[in-house]
Amino acid sequence: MTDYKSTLNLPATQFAMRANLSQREPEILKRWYQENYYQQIRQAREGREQFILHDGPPYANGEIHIGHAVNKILKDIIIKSKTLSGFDAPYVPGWDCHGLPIEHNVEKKVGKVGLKVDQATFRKKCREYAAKQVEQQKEGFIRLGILGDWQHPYLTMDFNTEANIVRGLGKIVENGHLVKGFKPVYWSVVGSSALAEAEVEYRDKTSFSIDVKFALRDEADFEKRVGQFGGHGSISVVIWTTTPWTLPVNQAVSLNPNLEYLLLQSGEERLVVAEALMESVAERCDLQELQRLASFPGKALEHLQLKHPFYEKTVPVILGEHVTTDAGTGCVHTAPDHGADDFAVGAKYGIGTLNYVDENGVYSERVETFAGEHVYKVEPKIIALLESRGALLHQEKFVHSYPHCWRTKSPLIFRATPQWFISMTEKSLLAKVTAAVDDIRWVPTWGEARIRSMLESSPDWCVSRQRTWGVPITLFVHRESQELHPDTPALIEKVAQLIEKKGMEAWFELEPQSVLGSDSEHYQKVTDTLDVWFDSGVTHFSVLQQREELRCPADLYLEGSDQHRGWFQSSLKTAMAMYGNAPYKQVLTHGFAMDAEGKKMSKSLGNTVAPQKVMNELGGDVLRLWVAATDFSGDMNVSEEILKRTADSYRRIRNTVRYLLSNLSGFSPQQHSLPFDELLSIDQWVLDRCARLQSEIIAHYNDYSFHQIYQKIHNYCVVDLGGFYLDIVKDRLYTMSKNSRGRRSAQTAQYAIVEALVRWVAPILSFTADEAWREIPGDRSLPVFASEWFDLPKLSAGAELDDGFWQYVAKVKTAVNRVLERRRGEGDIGNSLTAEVTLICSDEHYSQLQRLGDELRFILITSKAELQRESGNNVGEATDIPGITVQLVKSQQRKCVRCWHFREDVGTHSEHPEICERCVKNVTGDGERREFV
RNA sequence: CACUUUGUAGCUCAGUCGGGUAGAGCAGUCGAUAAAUUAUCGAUUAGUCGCAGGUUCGAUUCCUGCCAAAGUAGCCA
Repeated sequence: MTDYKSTLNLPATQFAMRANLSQREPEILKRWYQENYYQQIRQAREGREQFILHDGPPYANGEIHIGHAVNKILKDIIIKSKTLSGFDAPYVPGWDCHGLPIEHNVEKKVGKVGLKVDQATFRKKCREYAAKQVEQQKEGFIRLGILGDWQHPYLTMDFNTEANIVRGLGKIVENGHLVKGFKPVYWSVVGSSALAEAEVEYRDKTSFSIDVKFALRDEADFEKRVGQFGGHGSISVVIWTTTPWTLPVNQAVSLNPNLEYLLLQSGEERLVVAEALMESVAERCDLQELQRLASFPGKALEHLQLKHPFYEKTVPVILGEHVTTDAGTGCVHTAPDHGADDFAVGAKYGIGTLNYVDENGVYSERVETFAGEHVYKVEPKIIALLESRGALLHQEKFVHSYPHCWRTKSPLIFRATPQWFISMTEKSLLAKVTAAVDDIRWVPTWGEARIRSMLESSPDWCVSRQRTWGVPITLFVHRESQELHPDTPALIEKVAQLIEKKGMEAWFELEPQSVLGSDSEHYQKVTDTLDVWFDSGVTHFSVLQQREELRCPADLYLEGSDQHRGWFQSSLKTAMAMYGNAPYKQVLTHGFAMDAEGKKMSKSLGNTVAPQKVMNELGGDVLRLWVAATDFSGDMNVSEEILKRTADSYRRIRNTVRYLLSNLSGFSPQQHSLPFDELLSIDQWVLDRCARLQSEIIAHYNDYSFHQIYQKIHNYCVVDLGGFYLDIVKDRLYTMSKNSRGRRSAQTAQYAIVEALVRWVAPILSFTADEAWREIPGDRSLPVFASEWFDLPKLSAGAELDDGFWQYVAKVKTAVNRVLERRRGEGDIGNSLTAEVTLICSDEHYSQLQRLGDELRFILITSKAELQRESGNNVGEATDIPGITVQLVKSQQRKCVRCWHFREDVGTHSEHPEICERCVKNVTGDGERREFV
């Protein structure tokens, strides 16, 4: 018996079936960086149209988590796909390095600034800490397969970035958007510092709840306003407060202009409260037998003079829309020093702040009676004083949620302090920003509504912080007038140049006379630092405009949907303030990673998925595939099961690539490729199908629907290739002689398919694509990532056997498979080659199927397949295609040991008694001929 | 509590701009194969389209309410 197996062309490849990604990927990465892939790509795209995706800087603190991974992988997919589309798409990663969380962590190590360490040392430690965090995160990102300029990332703490942040501020000052103002901000009396919003958490607090009477100064004036009324006793406006300590700072009582108010007789006195709240006030204060004496709108009392409950001073009634009927009395005690609404409404009436409470929460000397008292301890005394003055209507304890310092857990106060603001109104910045939203493409579209609603309620942006680790606000203000130095722009540039050399420490060390000369005695250095959101917000200037390979506006900003409030907004506002243009053309947002039930991940629930763990167990490409496969416009669910399914899909795609490669062993595209016209019909079709799919995939890359790409590629591998084309063509590849037209035709097709497929997959399965790339025959001196989409031939419009025909054939195959399966279940046949089928067809089907000549059996993978026209006495088993029935018999022929088909011609050739005629030709002669399949 | 987004088979996604028994792949199940072999091929089970109402001849698709999850803001005198 001859060993015919050696005459077959069985698949062979170096490309391993088992990915073993967790080990292989780090090796692949080594090559990327040894061979400078990023630089190679830049070179390959030099001079091409740019696509600029600007990296939103992650905060330099902590290990990377799944959210980081999602964000960076999406960016990487976009960068790589744009590159495949021919764009020059550089990726400069960045980090946000200043700010509070770093201060906290450093403080834990070295102690408090001013107590254990001086400011300069503290900042140095912060810088070192941030640098370490950057290195750690960088390593994590690189491991994810993100390609970028990791040797030259941007850090907001780079000296030149710091200098340009300062210059950015200078631009904004120059354009008149920066204003100095007072504003009540969250203030920690324990930390004696302002707090950023992010440092505030809400906790329950028990407060005093008191109702306080403000007596009328002039009853006659009141009567003029509200008309005649009766009753007897003193007349007071009643306010309700939960912060008695703010009463010494009271400067007004606010009423809603449009609410109805009542004058009520209550026992021996008369009280003013809002009509809508009368009952709740009566109940709380246990007021009996109230009588309505008069009714009037709030606006009637504007400027009415009231007596302060315990000071000899007069406070006015003022009007504000912030007064509601949710709670209280409808009359609001107003202390502009200690409430945002109070501050705003006070400003309207020219009522400023008093600054009675110092940074430690202690009343200043100017405060009568309570000077030197701490606001947290003074309340019982105030209440006692009110009581003795007869001004207290009611008191009780009250539990409500209240802002606390996240670190010390102590309750915060609002305290008006001088701060720097980027004004939304001074130079109509908000209007300009809102208008700019129109010209930006928001993906998904609801992002636009989101940013709009954020902008609508956008107050002036407080950019100053009383912090240590932040870019300084490099301004000089006049000691008396508080005005900015007239040469501010020039001074800022001078300072920026110093910062460029020595970092922001240059400002803190600066002796004013060195830049101001003799002016210095009149001017004061501002020591506040900038809100970190300013640092990152201004990167369109400090990074995009500075780096040669980038430009502003960027084509795309891409961050999680929380950044509508954050970076998207801060970038837009600063760019508009600086040069009146938006910093980006498109904004893409993604949802957050959630667990299998769509719940937030938290350590306490134990439902977190650590990217590091996924890397080690399943590999980076599986994580990347999960990101690509998930619709990122909503929440993105991850769990063990989901990742396991993803790994299954990964394997299928990998195996398809591997099989295609294995069929190309010994194939040289230059020498062996056939022109498209000479390919067998099914090979032409599969390429055509591939080309059409490729256009769909490119379109999906362009509109960022990666999950569709995943679905389509996977489906293509499973359905078109595995379940149809590759299964059918296997016979031809294996059994026909090496250099036959039939085999070269299949190889030509499959070669083009891998070329295309590996590129499709490269932005997503980057490691695998890179690994496969070097197994494809041909020149691979450039990385896949530097290549462009593979050019695929298409069937001409009037092609004989078009896509419709082949889809029809696939349907027939499925119908016949069902019959085969049924009969196999009955034990009549084994595999499909043990069967011989006759399709009994209507005229229509007959004329369709006879176009394949006697090659139909290779489609059906049966040993014999014949067509017969329908006639009355000639029917087979029904199929689900009307007009086709099947007669199926188990073949009685001998099995060809070479091709496994059962053929009557096995043994006709005396020298090869075990094989069929076709195989004899393929082994000894010039081979069989195929046209279609 | 408000606003926004999401809710289709165990998983990932289609789809329905009102109409005919709701689609695909994976997973599961059964079978084939041992020439993609910890692969591959075939067949096949599976969904009251979040819940409840309404409009309509007819709704998963339109409207309203509710529930769940997420994001953001606020929780103030």
